[in-house]
Amino acid sequence: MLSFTEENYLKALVQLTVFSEHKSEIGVNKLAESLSVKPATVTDMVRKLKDKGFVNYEKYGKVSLTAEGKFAGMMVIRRHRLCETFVHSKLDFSWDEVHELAEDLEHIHSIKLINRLEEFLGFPDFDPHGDAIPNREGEILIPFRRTLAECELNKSFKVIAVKDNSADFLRYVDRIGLKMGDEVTISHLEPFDQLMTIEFGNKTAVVSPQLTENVFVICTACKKARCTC
Amino acid sequence: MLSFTEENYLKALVQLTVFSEHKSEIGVNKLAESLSVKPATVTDMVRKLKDKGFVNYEKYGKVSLTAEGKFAGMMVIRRHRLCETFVHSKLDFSWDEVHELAEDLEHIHSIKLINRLEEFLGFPDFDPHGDAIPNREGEILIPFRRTLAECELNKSFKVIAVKDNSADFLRYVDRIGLKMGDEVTISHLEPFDQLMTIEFGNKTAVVSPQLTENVFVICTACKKARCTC
DNA sequence: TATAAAAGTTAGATTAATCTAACAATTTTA
DNA sequence: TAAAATTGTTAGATTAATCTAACTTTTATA
Repeated sequence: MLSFTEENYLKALVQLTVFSEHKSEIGVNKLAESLSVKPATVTDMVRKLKDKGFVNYEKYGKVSLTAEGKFAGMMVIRRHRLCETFVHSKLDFSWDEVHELAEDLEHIHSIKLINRLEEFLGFPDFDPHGDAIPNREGEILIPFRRTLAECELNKSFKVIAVKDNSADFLRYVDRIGLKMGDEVTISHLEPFDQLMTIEFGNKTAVVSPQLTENVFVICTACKKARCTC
Repeated sequence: MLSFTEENYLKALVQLTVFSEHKSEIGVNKLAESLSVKPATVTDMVRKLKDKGFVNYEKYGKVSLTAEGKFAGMMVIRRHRLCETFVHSKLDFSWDEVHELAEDLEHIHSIKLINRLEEFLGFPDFDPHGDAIPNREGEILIPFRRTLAECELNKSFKVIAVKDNSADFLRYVDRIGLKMGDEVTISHLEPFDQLMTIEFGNKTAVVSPQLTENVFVICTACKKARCTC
């Protein structure tokens, strides 16, 4: 069974090499920085992970995940995101609290427990931050999140999460009255300054790209982040 | 913050010195056996726990918990039993599966998460094994479990759990048709052989003390394991 | 009460994960 | 392309939790 530490290394590697465009491998120093440990520590650990078959690595070379390593890392992320969803939707924790709680919970080792939790939550596609939850096979079938900024005019979308969790941003969202779960439609996009007029509930607001780029939505018709509806 | 290991020692100490009649202290060898480690290991650890103020201990002496140690140990048991209750009542795991799952989950460190979980579960008094769940202050207000064998005649009790989890016993319980949550009344106790006639639902069964000693109940009127109703 | 048995301790070793400081390889750039 | 900067490795140390083997203290018993 993987140790806490090994799991954290594999999770970081997925984030740095799978979830990051144009990078399928990473240097020891970058990995060290991302894990808040010293490069010397990573050199040792990466060797151990290589012996166990989770990474590809040669002295002075870059680190990349094997299929097995990618699967194991994806499982950690799956557990993390399902746990975030649980504490958010069932225990009423806010977005900014769930990440830290899930750091503890993501190391639950029973696959059966995680699968039952997924079922209990109704097979959610996204965590409270709008990130897709890997399935039991370690795949992300809906890999891309869509922001309101990327949406077509006059179609209905459902707000599922926000990207920016700063107090400033959240207060702004509150002030215009937009809430998670709202159905929102873009009624106008001003070519001159890119300001959008959005409609939700019985409200209307004029908002900047800075706002719409920070609001995640799914298509109301098919409930997918990406679709051709 | 306490380590995994330290928490396991404190939990074992509560079980051996608080939950066990007539023993408020325990020897190093017994503690070692209960934790499946060698006595030498316990000597070192107990010294560390003494330095941190969790146990009373002198060389060649017995080990006992301080107030702080008892509280910390009770919190581990609280988390364990709340997690058992969660996986049983929300994720449909059976009695015999929940203990092992909770061994993992009991090390959740967020007090807030555990308190919210307790609320989400409706402030349960007992875990699926019929053991009382310590409250936020680390106290067990309903310290004793009551078995059906200890109940008065002609009063109504609710079946909450069973003690014996063997397949044989569970099949027997199934065969007479008794279910968790059933309201049960003892209508007769035969002085000659202690056989009891019990009524539940619209059924009647004659059962032995071996059965009734393995069925936990709470009073229907006050929902307590012990009461003077 | 002297001795054997049980209980407990000490010393030294091991493993996992980390560090620092010194050194080595690779890459960038002047 | 040679020097400088960056990146990565090695060696040796540390901490937590564990072990074994030898030793000591306490307790039980003959």
